[in-house]
Amino acid sequence: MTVNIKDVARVAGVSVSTVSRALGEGPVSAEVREQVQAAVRATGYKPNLSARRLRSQRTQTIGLIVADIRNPFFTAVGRAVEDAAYRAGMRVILCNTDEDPAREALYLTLMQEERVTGLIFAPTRATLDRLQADALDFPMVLIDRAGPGGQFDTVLLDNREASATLVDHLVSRGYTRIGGLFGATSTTGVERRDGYLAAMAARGLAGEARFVPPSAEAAENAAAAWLRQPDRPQALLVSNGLFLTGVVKAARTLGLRIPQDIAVAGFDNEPWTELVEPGLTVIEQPVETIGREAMTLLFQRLRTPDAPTRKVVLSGRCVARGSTAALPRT
Amino acid sequence: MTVNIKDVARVAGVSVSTVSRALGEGPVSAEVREQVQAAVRATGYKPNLSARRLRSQRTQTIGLIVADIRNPFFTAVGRAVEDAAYRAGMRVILCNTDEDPAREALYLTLMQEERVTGLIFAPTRATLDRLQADALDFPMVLIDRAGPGGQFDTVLLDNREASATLVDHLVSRGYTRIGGLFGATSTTGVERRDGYLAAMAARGLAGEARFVPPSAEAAENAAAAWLRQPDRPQALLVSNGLFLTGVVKAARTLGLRIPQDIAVAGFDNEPWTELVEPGLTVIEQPVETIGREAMTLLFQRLRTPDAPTRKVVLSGRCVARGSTAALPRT
DNA sequence: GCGCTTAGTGGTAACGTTTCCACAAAAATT
DNA sequence: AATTTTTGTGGAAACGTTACCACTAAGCGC
Repeated sequence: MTVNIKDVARVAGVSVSTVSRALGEGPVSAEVREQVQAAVRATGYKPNLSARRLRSQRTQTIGLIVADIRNPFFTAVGRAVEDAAYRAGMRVILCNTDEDPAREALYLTLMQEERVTGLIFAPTRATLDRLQADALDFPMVLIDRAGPGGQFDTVLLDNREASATLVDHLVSRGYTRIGGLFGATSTTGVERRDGYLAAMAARGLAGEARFVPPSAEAAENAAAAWLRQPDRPQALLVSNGLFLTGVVKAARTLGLRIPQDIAVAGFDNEPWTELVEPGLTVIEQPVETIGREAMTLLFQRLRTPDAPTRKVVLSGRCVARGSTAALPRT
Repeated sequence: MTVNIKDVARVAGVSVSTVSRALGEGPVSAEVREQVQAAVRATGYKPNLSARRLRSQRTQTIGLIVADIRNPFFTAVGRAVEDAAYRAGMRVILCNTDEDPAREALYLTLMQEERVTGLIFAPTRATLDRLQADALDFPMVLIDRAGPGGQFDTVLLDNREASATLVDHLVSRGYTRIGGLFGATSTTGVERRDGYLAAMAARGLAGEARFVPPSAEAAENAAAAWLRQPDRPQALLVSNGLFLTGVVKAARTLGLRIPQDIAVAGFDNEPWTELVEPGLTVIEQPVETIGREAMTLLFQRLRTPDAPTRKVVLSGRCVARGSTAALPRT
């Protein structure tokens, strides 16, 4: 029923191989190429990508597995990845794991069945440990989260540096009792915690880090509990944009003013962080660059499979706003 | 190199057809089924989806074409669609058009080439007009935007009602000079404009609607220009969540207080709309429902291709906040 | 004018599945 | 006991492409 390459060949008066060549690469006379194009238009032929993929063994598909596309960081990175992919004539299959290792495993086998050309993956720590075991038969680039050794191509933020920048910023504004709220399931959370603790220690300050499950609600609850304590910190360092909404909400609910009662510094420069008074101090991640760079690494890996593994570490930009205004001198 | 169904058959000591049946439906003795499963485990066999799709003529793939996944409305709807799809054993191909009809056309042919099982699409007005012409050979469900007649299955918000609700709300709070800012490229913008104008007229008030290109920046510029006018409106009705950031930013830049100098009411109940003082009054769209319902319509259409077209119109919920606080009586 | 490359074309065998058909054996029905 | 139905299995033909090979005709260097 649906028209195939054979029909086009018949209409154009040439062989199927010639049609195939005319549509793709290969030596075809200008005359025949036009006949074929005319036949394609006349018949309304649309190549069947499943057949093409099966025969050519090239799926032109890249997988993208992230925690949750609703996390603004992944939204932006995902969009950048998709743009780069479509520009290169590739499709993207997007999967949301909600940081659930079982779903990560599920989607990994899906990627195998799809025979993806490559994979861009933001794994949980649990999966990261298990990743070396089951050898994938396509290249993989990790984003946002890094394995221990340089096993895989990776592109991520310099998380320790970024945390340290925030700590330094807070300390320079007079804050000393600074708490930190981090995502429990990612290496990112751990790295940001480490950077935070190291920077605090370097200043001779004691830090307190708390880990929470990766949702705004969990962050809100954790922040509310923390801020209700009589010896609550003066400032909170918040590990991502999702958490930020929860923390600000908790502060509002408790009637705490920012920054007078509680200062806030976090990650991810979402548009709204500028709009919520008095503006939130954040580390801006180069999200487009991360997505684009991940695709670049992937393409390079495909071209030179045996090249040494590369880790692209990008610096965040600190955007200082009112949420970390200087403490009044005592 | 990569193991195929033939290898599994050899290892299991049965024919390929038996393996195929054992893996899918079909009568297979329990004994043989186990042998096959053992062989699958032993060989590490992963079915090749391209081959399966080609042979079975079922791609189990649904297309999702939206303006921009970074628009929080589409982010949420997209996530709901993906969840429903994966639950049903289907994959999703996501495309961002940036409201560009050329890219819409491009992606539509891509969907044809992919032989998608069905399509969920938020088209621009331009494409909507052209849509009936080129018959697609798969069912399509429109989201967020509706065609003129009931040509296609559709799920969207009751936009006129929602706009009217906001107008009523504003009027009841004492506002009379209310402007409206709408997206230029979608029927959604038009419908919300119509609802706004109708509600204004019903109250004996003159409305002024302005259309802007679909980006936060464009909204910011338009709002800034409008609010700089000496006879600026008392309140602004803002057509979507992307625009809201722009409008609030413009107000801040101009030093206008919300709601004293300019009241704001909009669409999309994003977490941050609660946090930006004094809280933004918005229409909350049932985003998960929209995504899920779109998939439901699609599946029903697949089951009964000739059933009459259906249009699911959902009501928004008005969340009143400080940005539309009552005007002091004069 | 002779070999030699090259451009252009057609025939056909894959790619890895599913599905149809045939058939035997077992089970159910008469 | 004879027939019919069901269950389980294998063989082989698709699905719609691309890629390999063979071949002709034309161009080129000498």
